[in-house]
Amino acid sequence: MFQNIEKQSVSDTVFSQITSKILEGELSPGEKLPGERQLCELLGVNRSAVREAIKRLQQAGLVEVRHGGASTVMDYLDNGGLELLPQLLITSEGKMRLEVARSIVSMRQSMAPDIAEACARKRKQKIVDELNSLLEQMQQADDLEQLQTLAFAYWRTIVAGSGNIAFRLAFNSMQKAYLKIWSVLSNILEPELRDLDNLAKLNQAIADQDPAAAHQAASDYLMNGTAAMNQMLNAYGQSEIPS
Amino acid sequence: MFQNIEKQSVSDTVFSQITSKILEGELSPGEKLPGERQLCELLGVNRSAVREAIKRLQQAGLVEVRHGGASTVMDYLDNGGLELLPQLLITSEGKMRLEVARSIVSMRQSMAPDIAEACARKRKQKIVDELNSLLEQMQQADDLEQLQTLAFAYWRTIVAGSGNIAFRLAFNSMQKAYLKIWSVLSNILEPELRDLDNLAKLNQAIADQDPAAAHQAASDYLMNGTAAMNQMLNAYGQSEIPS
DNA sequence: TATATTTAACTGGTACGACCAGTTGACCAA
DNA sequence: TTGGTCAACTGGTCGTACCAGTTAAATATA
Repeated sequence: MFQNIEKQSVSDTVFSQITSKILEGELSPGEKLPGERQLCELLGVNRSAVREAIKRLQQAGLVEVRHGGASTVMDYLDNGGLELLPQLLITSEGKMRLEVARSIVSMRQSMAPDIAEACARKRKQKIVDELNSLLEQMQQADDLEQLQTLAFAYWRTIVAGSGNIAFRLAFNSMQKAYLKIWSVLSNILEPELRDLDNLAKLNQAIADQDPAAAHQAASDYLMNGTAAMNQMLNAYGQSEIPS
Repeated sequence: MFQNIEKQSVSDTVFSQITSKILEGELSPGEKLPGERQLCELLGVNRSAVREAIKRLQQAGLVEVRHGGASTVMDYLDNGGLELLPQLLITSEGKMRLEVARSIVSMRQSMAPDIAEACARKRKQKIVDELNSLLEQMQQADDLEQLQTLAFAYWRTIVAGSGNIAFRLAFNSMQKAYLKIWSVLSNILEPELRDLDNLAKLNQAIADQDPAAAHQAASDYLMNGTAAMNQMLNAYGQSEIPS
């Protein structure tokens, strides 16, 4: 009902403003950033705030900063990490970039079956129990968004059960992107969210410690959403839609 | 011959120190961080440096900071993004964490074939030419590390050719991790790096716009390294090795 | 003239110190 | 019990001074 109010500190604002300029091409790779003192004036803030923002830009692989020299914009396509996904998915005007969404869906379709397979191979009892519990809750859920919440918890459990830290971190990065288009997403993914049959198969495969079956079930399950997403993306062409 | 000297600013040091404490469990999720002013004293640095570091910790999903309240450590397994990989791969003592290495290898084996498949489906002429050029250079390379450098450039090209931004960013994150164990890696991956036959098949598949063949060739190629890595990991058990 | 060398004017990095702005909990009405 | 007040935290912002590398123009030197 009530949503948490997002407070943004000054340095956060500076960070997201410069980030947007870079991701949207207003600042091109190789271009030099204005000096810190100059940025202070331009933005009307203190240098500390600017520095905090620039440190973060550096960490995100968006700029290179050299002591004594000017900071230069880097090519995020070659240097940015997966954590850029959320900001890349939503433009500064709040629209969703369709090609980014398609990329995410495609990546998820690629990774999830292998994750499920690994989870089945390990077959930890605790995971099996959790998955059964979650599936049961999903079967009783009526609200679509509630179902989506449970679905995320479900996959988080599977990823954890895979014992693969890299998959787990990638999952976190991707979820942060998903969160930005949460409500749009629940509608698009409805066919997937309603397909509890394949989820049941997946549970069974994991319980049976049958990696191949888990792979297949996961793939089948996700294909619902992948197809729905691609269909919508094609309908909208290459444009953007409000999120 | 000579390596670039890593200069670390004070705030960088603070950042990596706290990061290590969190990733190595010395600071547990839920635990409260000392206040900023207190940290200044403990570390003997200025508050600005501490603040820059904390902002980065926040961005990395390692701590949660609330205006007016104390900052608390978060569970990086649930909140950290893929960009944590490099720091997670190497302990503060400079050892390589084997389970992390295994995770990375496993993730790469999972994603690469699909990336190659997508690249073949798109089949951009520019990419085909670049891949052929790189393969040629690899065939003439004698030095193993040089071969590895070329191999990375090769895969970077394929990832770019897939047109999938999410894969591309994930690749960047993973490469940052690889760079930390570069020399160890070239030895372990030698069987893979020498297997230029499968790479030639992959080139052909992409040139022929044959996604399935590309998938297969990529999978076969990487299996060399995956097998070698797993074999080594099993030999070393669950321990750590110097990087 | 061509090439080192010096120097001054940048750039980012660090340090204090003051004050603003939320949070917490103890205390005190109503 | 409820709600308000207040003091003492916490993080957030600011301004200034100075340290430390970089750059390029001015200058000395061959």
